[in-house]
Amino acid sequence: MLPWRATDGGRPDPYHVWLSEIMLQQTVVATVIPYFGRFIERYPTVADLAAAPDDDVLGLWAGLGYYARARNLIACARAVVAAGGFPATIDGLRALPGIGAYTAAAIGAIAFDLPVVPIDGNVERVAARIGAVTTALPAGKAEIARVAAWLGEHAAARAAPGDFAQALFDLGASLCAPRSPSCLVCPWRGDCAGHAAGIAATLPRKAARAPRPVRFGTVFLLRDADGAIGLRRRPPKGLLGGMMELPGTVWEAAMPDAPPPMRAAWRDAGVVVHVFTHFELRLRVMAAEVAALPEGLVAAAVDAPLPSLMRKAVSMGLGGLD
DNA sequence: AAACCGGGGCC
DNA sequence: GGCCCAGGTTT
Repeated sequence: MLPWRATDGGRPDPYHVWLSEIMLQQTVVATVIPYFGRFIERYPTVADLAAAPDDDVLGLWAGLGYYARARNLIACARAVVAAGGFPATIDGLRALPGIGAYTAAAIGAIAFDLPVVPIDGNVERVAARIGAVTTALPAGKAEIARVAAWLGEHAAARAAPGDFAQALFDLGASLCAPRSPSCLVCPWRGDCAGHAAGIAATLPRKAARAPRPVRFGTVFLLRDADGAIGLRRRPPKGLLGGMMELPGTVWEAAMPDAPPPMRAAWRDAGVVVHVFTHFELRLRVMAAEVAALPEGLVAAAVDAPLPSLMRKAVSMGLGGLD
C-alpha cells in the first residue's frame, strides 16, 4: 500500500496527497517512497514544513531532482498555511505554486473527491488506447482529454472520483504498461478500441525527440586537514538551482580550460557521466588534499546533501584517497 | 508552442 | 542506448 493513500474508510490527508503528487511529478513511485517517508517524519504537518528553513527542505530534497519543485513546495506550504488550509476547489489548487492542471486535478479528486480525471502519463496511455487515439503527442492531447472525460462519466468515477483516479493510475502502472500491456486480463478490454484494432501496445504515439547534446566540464574536489570538502552554492534558479556543488568550470560543447582554484598536488580521479533532461554531461573530477580550503568555498562534510551528479563526483574524487 | 528542468530503472 | 515516468514554469 502506498504510504500517502488513505487507510480503509478514511479520507486521505490533503497534505500527504499534495506532497506525494509534487514528488511524483516525472518521478517513479519507487524513488518517491523513501523521500516521502523522510519528509513526513521531519515535517508531520504542512505548518511544520512552512516553518522550516529553506536549506533544510532543499537538503532533504537533495537527490530527488527537479529542484524547482522543492522551491515551489516551500512557497506553496507557506501559502496554504497563510490561507488556513488547502483549497478544496480546482481553481484554488491550480493557483498555488508548483500545482498545474494535472496536480490540481489529482489533489482535487483524491483528497476532495472532486469529479475530475487527472491526466498523467498513465491515464494518457490508458485513454489513448481505449479511444484508439493515433494522433501523436503532443498534438493528440486534446483528443486524449476527451476520452479521459468520457471515462469520468463512468458510474464508478461519479461515485468515487478519488478511487477511480487511483484505479486508473494503477491500471496504467500494471496491466496497461507502456511496452507489453496485458490486454487479455484487462477489465476494459471489451471497451478498448485500441485493443480491438490490434494497436494498443503502440499507443500513445509520440513525436520524435531531438537528439541529446553532450557537454564537458571539470570540477575540483578539495579536502582539507579536517577531512571537510569545499563546496559552493549554485545560483537560485536554473539547473540544480540553489543546490551546493563542487567548484569547477562552465559546462560547454568542448572541454573548457580548467585552471585549478589553488596550487595543489592535483590528481585526475576520472570522469562522471550524468544525463540531464536536455543534455548529457561528462564531468572530469580533479582531486587534491590541502591544509586549508581557499577563500570562497564552504567547508562541508563529505556526506552533505548534494544533487546526484555532485554526489557521484564526490564519490569518484574520494576514491583511492584512503 | 517550445524550451527548460533530474534522476533512476528497465529493456 | 533509448524509453519511461502520478508535469510545471518560463519564454
